[in-house]
Amino acid sequence: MARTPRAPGAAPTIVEVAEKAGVSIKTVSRVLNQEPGVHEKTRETVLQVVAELKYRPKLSARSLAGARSFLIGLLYYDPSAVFVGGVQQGATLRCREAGYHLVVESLHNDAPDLEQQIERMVLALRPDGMVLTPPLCDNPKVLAALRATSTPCVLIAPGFHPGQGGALDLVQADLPTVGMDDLRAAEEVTQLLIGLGHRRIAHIKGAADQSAAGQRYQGFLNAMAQHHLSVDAELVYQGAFTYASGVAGAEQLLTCSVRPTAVFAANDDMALGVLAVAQRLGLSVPRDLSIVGFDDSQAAGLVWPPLTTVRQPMAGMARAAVEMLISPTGGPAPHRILPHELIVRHSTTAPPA
Amino acid sequence: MARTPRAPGAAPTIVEVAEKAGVSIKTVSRVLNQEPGVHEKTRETVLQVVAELKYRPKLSARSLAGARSFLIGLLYYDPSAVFVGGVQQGATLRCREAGYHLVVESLHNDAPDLEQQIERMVLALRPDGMVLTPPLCDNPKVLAALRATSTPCVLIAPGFHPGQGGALDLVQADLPTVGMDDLRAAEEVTQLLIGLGHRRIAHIKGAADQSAAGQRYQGFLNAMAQHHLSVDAELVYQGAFTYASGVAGAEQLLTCSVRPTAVFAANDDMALGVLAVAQRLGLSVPRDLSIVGFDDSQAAGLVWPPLTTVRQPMAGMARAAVEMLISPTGGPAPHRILPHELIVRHSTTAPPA
DNA sequence: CTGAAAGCGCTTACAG
DNA sequence: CTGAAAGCGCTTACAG
Repeated sequence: MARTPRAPGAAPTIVEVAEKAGVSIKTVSRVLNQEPGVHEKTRETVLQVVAELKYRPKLSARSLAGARSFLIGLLYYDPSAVFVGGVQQGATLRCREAGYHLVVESLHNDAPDLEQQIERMVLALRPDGMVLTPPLCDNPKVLAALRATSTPCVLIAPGFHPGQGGALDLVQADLPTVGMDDLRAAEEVTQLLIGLGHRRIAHIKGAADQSAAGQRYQGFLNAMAQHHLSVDAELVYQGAFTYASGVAGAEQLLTCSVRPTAVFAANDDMALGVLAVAQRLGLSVPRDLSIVGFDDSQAAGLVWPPLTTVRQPMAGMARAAVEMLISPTGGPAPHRILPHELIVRHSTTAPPA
Repeated sequence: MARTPRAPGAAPTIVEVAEKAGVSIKTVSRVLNQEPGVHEKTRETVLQVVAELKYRPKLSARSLAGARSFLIGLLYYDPSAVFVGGVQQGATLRCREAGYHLVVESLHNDAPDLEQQIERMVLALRPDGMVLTPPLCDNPKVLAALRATSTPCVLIAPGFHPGQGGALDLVQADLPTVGMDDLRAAEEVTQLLIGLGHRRIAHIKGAADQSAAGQRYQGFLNAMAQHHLSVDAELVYQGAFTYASGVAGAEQLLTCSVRPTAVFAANDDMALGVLAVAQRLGLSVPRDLSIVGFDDSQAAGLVWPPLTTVRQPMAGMARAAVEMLISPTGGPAPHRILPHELIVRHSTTAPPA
């Protein structure tokens, strides 16, 4: 007499696979986990039964018995953030390939019980790793809470870079990161404008407390210096990465004594603000004013004229981050820089004669 | 002699809590699960030890032993879709409140192995429910695969409504849904234009295979009919919910014999296309042409002029969907309609005299 | 190359 | 109101 058959509708277990294949459950486990030391023929038999039964090991059982949960956590703050979509796309794809799953949590960067929220999530889920996006990856509270539970983390595009000094170094120091070369990209963007013939180029800086803003500004300065172009102080505006700050910046920059012929905003949201003000002032973009942004947000391609900008490799960064968590390399925390892409659209042209 | 203490860094278990509180693990379990029949004093003691130890039950153990996994799955297709952000926001918040967690999976609507991907996810995770967003919630393959595993589902803003007939009825029939009143909202939007004095109003329809498109068109027709306004056939364009189709529609509508004074596009992406064409043609929006969209996408507020549109209660819909999965009501599948919001911005005004 | 036993940390079904 | 036992479905650590 066979063992008690499972209830109709219930999924098969490893025991059922083992019985049908005529092996022990340990052997089934070996095959499924690709452990060495299984006879080829045995392996095939098991695999065939697995396919027949459509057997998939139950995550909760694997997780409880073993050392891995096959869960990766993704923490983010601003749901409208440009890159959450891309990051999630890359992360879920890599997870799926590796048999992992992505658990997302939307956190408020200023929540008073932020640490507790993270603690709960980690203790309940025991994820094998966490992917952090800005601004959470620059939040000392978040990093400290994660460190306390000794959960492996990877920071995506952190605003601060390790070794830069400051309080964050304490919690961020030895964490792996994935990012892009903001400085280089900003240089390229500026060179594009210079190449088109622009000399009087304005810059709207990003939030002062994020190093990406500083890097982009520095890239702008570098390119200008390389071409022996002066950067008039009245042509630099301190923005905040928001649409509103782009509007405010444009209102000041476009009404100053000698109007710039081009504006490089440190991100697309601010560039859209510039575009709005230019249109309100009756300026034709790009004929009277060239505008470039940074991020390649969805809106950047949906406005008229579509924005010249820089595409951050968001899906790629997320993929790399998940990879680091799934297959840690050992040794010092890696810091990967992924290539970016200049997206030249219609918001840039030669300056008016 | 006390029991073997746990390794340093290891999280406490229910056994440790039980010992410290001087009760059995079953009692701790009762307290944690808010089961009735625990002496108030006992409950307090347990709760205090739980707090002291920062104990959180491990999900994999609960899931393996019990009937629930405390996992809700969110399936979506287009990562750039307007509402994924809002939906995820609402879903993660409601999950957190209830001690659940959200696992997301980005699926390709046309993937050949779509069913297998879903099967794997479900068998591995055993989520207590799935939240489906368009267009996946209108994909018969997706619904059939989920039905085969008897996973509870809630459809968010399905393009097709149950009982409408067609092949989808077979798989969608008894599934709960959360949505908004597209017809009503479209009526309101059209009435807004009529109220401003517009008579010659064009409409760009959404993708023909999504009922939301049909509903919005019908709402447009209703409002026009109520005010005894004719709808010229050359003022209706069959779009596809894409920016490109908005551009194509505008190119036709804005160059026809007698130009409309207003365009109602069935979503924001298309409305942005209309705006782009209008600006290219040298039309001033809204002075020469009023434009309204639908969705309140992020870009809608970031262009100039910012778009008048309809805000779908996306976070609210997701919250309600999760709620339905966590606390099913029994009885027939509920169909909830959530209130929308008219967002009047600067892309609409009275028609030119 | 293969397997029997123990155990992960909870909940379920009983019993008192 | 409370608890002892069994068991969920896997992996780990051994043994052969």
